[in-house]
Amino acid sequence: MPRPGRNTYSDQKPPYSYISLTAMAIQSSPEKMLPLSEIYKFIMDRFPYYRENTQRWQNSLRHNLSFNDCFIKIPRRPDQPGKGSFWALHPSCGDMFENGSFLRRRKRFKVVKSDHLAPSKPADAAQYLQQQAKLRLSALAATGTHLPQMSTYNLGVSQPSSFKHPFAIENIIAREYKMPGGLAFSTMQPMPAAYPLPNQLTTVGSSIGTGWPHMYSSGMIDTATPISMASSEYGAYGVPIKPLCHGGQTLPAIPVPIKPTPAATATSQSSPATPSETLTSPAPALHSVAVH
DNA sequence: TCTTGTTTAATATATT
DNA sequence: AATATATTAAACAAGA
Repeated sequence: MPRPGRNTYSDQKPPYSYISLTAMAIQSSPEKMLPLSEIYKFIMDRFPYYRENTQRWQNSLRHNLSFNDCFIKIPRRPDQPGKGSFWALHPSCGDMFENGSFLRRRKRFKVVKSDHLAPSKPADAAQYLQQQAKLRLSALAATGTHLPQMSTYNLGVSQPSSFKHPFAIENIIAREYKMPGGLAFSTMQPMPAAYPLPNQLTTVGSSIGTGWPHMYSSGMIDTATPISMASSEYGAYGVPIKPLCHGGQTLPAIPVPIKPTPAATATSQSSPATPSETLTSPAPALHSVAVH
């Protein structure tokens, strides 16, 4: 109670590690990649706690970006002026928080670095993402300023309908309300279909009315995503998120359950019946592994 | 010079 | 308690 005045609830430290915060930021962007400054912005916009001590946590964040293999750096294109590179999630990092805790991953994601011969470096992934982004951008440009049929384009090109990267912000949010436990993605499996193809139309702005004490909702969000627009009312699986979040300002009493379910100890279910299948994309076999 | 990245080392905290 | 992961600090390089 050092500060009894305003900012009562929301300036508590969010129960998320820098890794998860960063992943959220990245996932929330249309292109699934962000420059450092935008990651900062995302976090500060939504979590008042991080509007202070910026020196400290931003250093930590940077450390995390370069230290953890789950983040990959994507060089800027000449047509994308600005500072620094983009940061994205490694395509095969899978669901790093399937244990239900966003404070700690069950395992560290590491890319095996055998500078052998065909090291299929993250550069592949980077290139791929970059390419996707470009595609998307030009497609956007082509449609004029308010992308009407974008969804069609999306469906055609990318996802088999409703696949969402485990890190999609809606998924994170969704789990807050109900731990599905299903969604059996093993980091070990090469999940070629897991390429985080940008599917922004259903992703952007979904973090609006989340009833999190530490998370800022406020009417306007996505100052960072110029491309956001209509149809942003729908979260994962095409379900409208509004109802899920009780209109908006209603906050749950609890500060957020972060305890991993004891039962959810992934008994290595081999149910590949996940919604990721028929994606025949040029998945450059990326050798990665969850290091113990 | 400030921002962006890398890296090493020491602590701190969660999980088992 | 031991171990794995996360946080923090700090030195340093490269670029804009």
